[in-house]
Amino acid sequence: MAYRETEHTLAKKADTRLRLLKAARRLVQQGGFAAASASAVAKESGVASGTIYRHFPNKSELVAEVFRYATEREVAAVAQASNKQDLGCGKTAADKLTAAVETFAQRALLGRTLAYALIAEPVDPRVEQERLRYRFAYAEIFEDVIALGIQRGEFVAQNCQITAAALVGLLAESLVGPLKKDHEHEHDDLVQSLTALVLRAVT
Amino acid sequence: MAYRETEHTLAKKADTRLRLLKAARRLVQQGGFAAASASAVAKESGVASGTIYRHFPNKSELVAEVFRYATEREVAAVAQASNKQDLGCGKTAADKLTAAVETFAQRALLGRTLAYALIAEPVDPRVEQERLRYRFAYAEIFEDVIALGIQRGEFVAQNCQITAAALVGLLAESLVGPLKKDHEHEHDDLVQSLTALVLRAVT
DNA sequence: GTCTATACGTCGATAGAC
DNA sequence: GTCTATCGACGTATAGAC
Repeated sequence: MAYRETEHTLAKKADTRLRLLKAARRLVQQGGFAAASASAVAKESGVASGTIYRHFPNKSELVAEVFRYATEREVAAVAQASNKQDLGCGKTAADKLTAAVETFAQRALLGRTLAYALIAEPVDPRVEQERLRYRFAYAEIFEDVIALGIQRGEFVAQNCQITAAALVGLLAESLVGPLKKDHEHEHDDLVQSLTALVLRAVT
Repeated sequence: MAYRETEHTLAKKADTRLRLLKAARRLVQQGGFAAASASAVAKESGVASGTIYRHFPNKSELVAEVFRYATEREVAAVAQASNKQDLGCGKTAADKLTAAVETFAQRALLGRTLAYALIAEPVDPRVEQERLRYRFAYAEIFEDVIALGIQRGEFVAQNCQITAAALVGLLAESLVGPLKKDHEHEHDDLVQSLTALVLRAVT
């Protein structure tokens, strides 16, 4: 009988792939992309190193996928923070923007190694490409909030796209230093500084 | 007779090295780092491809050096813009900051390909490392101006280091989009938006 | 899946500086 | 005579085309 892929084999394959991604993300959380060598990922996920290449064409693609897998979580958290304020129905755009900034910064500061890896660690160009993509994803979130703020008269008239991109860069770059060497006691000050800075910028 | 390096041979060697750097920068100006292949650099500088590796241990180091060579010019231009206002002696910190922002943005928009390459093009991790270094160099320039502004009472009290890093990220990220696809007629608007945004952020 | 193009880096030979 | 700089073809790896 000829070999056919069945639901079962496909599910198993997808499962292994997910195991690899999760294992890789764990490694990145602990030691950045530098720690996510192919052999380390294999070891961490309990498969043979050769198995990796039955799920990913090469290491760049594996890492790029890990990057997406990890970043999508962050983007979602920020998006939710800027939206859920809708439930109360009476929240201002400034509140939403503040929530988004706080979420981004606090999550980064709580998972510094991962955040540094996603934001600034020098990585393969293929992965850097994903970074550019996701910066745009963040910008789209901010753009909506800024547009709302202008419409409500909270923020000054401005080009939302420019400001949105600017805020993404502002947040990312201002966290690079603190993520490298932590001064935990200054986290709150930092987050406060950033929210204040962002609000001044748009207001 | 034993062989010794002389001034003459050393100068000649340095000269060839500089030829390689200039040729490479020219290529980057025209087509980004993607266009600066080893063979292209060799051709452009009129040497054989093997010669490159007598001046640089590998391609990453060559490109990293080209990055520094090109970026130092930009940093110097921004530093000068933020300082030369001193001559008039009556310039405000806001003027200096505006000059720095305008210089950065205008130079980028006038040499888009090079600017994109230096700011955002996905590159070898070794080169990305240099990018991080030079972002800090820009931040140091801004930090001085911000400190001055606070001292003069022009800007609100704030953590200069945080704001400085933030402004670097703000500028870089907000230019990425425009540098990719040019709308030349909107250059002035963009520069205006950025100066206004930056001034609001610090004031 | 094969074939082509192009990339990086090496090597032995040659020319020239000391 | 001794050492170095240069050349450019070559080995090997990789990406894209078909």
